[in-house]
Amino acid sequence: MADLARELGVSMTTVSRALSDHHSIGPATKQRVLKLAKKLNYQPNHLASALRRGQSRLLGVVVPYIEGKFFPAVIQGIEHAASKAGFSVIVCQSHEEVQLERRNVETLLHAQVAGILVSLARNTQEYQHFDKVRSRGIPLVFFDRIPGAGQVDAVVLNDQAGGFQATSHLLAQGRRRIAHLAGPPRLNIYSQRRQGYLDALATYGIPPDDDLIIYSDMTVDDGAQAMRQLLARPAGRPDAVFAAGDSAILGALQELKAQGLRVPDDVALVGFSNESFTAITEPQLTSVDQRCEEMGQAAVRLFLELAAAPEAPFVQRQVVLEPKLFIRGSSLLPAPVGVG
Amino acid sequence: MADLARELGVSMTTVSRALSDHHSIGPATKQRVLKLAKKLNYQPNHLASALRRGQSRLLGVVVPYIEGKFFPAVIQGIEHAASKAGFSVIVCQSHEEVQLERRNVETLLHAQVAGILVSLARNTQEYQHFDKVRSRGIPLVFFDRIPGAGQVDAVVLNDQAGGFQATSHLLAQGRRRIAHLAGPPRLNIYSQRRQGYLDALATYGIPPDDDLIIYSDMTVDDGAQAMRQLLARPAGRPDAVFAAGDSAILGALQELKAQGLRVPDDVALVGFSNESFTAITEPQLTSVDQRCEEMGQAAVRLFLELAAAPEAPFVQRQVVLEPKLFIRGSSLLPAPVGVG
DNA sequence: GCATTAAGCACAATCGTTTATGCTTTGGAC
DNA sequence: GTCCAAAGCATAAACGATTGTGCTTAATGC
Repeated sequence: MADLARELGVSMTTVSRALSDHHSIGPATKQRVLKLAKKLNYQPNHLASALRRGQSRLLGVVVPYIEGKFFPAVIQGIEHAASKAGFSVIVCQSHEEVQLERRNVETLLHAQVAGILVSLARNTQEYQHFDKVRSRGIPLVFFDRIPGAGQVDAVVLNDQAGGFQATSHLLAQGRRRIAHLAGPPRLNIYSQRRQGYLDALATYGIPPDDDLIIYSDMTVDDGAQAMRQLLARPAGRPDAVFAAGDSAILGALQELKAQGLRVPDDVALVGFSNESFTAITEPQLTSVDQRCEEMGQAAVRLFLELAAAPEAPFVQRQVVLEPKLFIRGSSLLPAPVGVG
Repeated sequence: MADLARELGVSMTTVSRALSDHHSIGPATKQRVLKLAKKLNYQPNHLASALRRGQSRLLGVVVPYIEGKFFPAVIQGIEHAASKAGFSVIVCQSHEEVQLERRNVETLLHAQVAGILVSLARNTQEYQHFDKVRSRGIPLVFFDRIPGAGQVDAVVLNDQAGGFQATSHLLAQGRRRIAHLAGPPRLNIYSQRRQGYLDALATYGIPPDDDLIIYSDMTVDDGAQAMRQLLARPAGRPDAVFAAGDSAILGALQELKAQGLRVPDDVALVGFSNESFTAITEPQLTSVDQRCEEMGQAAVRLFLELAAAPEAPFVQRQVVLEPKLFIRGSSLLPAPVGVG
């Protein structure tokens, strides 16, 4: 910048202001500065600028993990929206550990990020590590997995609606004894999905049966094991299963096949997340899609709103996206006539 | 830091030096400083430090995409190794577009990263955008997909060995007419895998047949289409297929099933990447594992070496990891007696 | 007792920006 | 002609750390 100033015979003040389009600089001067800046291939030092203004153009993101389809797709949406707004994105994984989540938040604060986007780790139960973020006036947006208590800005899927759609679909297919593989109810997403399941049953006047709800961490193995339990129920096996995650429903499918049962003839299946592997199992798995990219974009939008009004009094803002059921073979009525 | 200095009645110099364990500070003073720093919960401003030293603790990573298993796992390894060394990681996606790749590199340079780790986009053919990185003295490490020309530091898989193992395995199973679904040969990984395939054939004295090698972008659809072409070959269908990617081999599998052919009885299949879905297809897919996490860690180690000797004359360093074949149902000899 | 040396620390410049403040100039209103 | 406002720009102080240089003090050698 000093070079620019010397070359043009003006002060660095003028150069800086010209580049940031300040009102007190004449249009003629601005033009000259911009032109020379281009010519000399001037690269602003974002560090210095961030230091001086106490604010960088970095956006921090904390997710539990980046395997599977959901989080990469959300990050994708975040990156897209962020880069449009001139922000770069730092991604950190908590590996479902609150300790790592805490460290990640620290790291991001040290990197002087302009904002933090978080999806909680499974075992996060207290939220003090986010107080520091707030107290520094840094915008904080939660997405998908949000704190159970307290007022926060967040983007979530309407998980209840997702569970409701999934279960209603099974009911509409004539299934009546529908089991549910639920995730840790501490996480909003899982309790909501379960709620949707219960609501759908209620709509059909079917009383919920606690024996048909099995809680787990929703891995493939968990799903298989849960299915084993369900098949062993003395009251008889369910005629359908709705799992709050696709991995679990995959496990269930594998277990059913292992036991020689047919899907969907004997047991219909519906999962959650619309993972890409749902299209390659046999039969393909019906699943609830989560609007991943929109979620990422919405989170960034929310962040930008918060960043635009730094001193505004806190008003809780929540964006709710609507899920969409993708119906595939695992839940469709079996053909009326002779199926192998 | 000023607070610390005032409180202790020493200068900021002393505080700074005590914190960075400088030799000219007495052990007693160091202790006092460290203790108070902890007590006051002092958080160093990395920006300021980066500005002053012209070097940050950020590591930039550019990958083509983050779906699937490979890149997330590599990033995982990078994060792990980087955080151990006190670095944070910024991840950018090029979406297989050289333009975006260029922009990502610019972004990272603006963020004043300490180093850049790159896996090339599919259509990157010229490498000028990396010259700027070098000329600024910023360590640059390529991994997996590396430039075809020029001297670079890189971590790669021994893709040739992977192709060789895969093809040798098929040959050992008695297959003789082995097709290959190849990726864009411009990318080192794909040309190497093909080379391994050819080398294995040569070992068995089998002349390569150009009709059995089909080039594509290796999507599921590409794989299915390639399989269709292969099945229509007048010279007769192949008895095995080795694809340079798992998506393509999945497409091939689906096409074979659609045409009523049995795997592995009629056609044996081997893929590349050991994607997680290889375990859920029927039959499960044999595939070459790429040591993803090790690759990430190795890339970081290489970066650290380069960063440690900033002014050292350039010596090309290449780390080569050995792949490992995971054998599953899609390539195993059919049981000698009656299989449905 | 004096010179020499090393240890321990402070001063002040520096990294590349931003920005509060204030100065000069110009044009217009009266 | 005087006064005022606005436009256009410069001066210099930040932001929060690092670091070359030099000062003081005490220990050592002779």
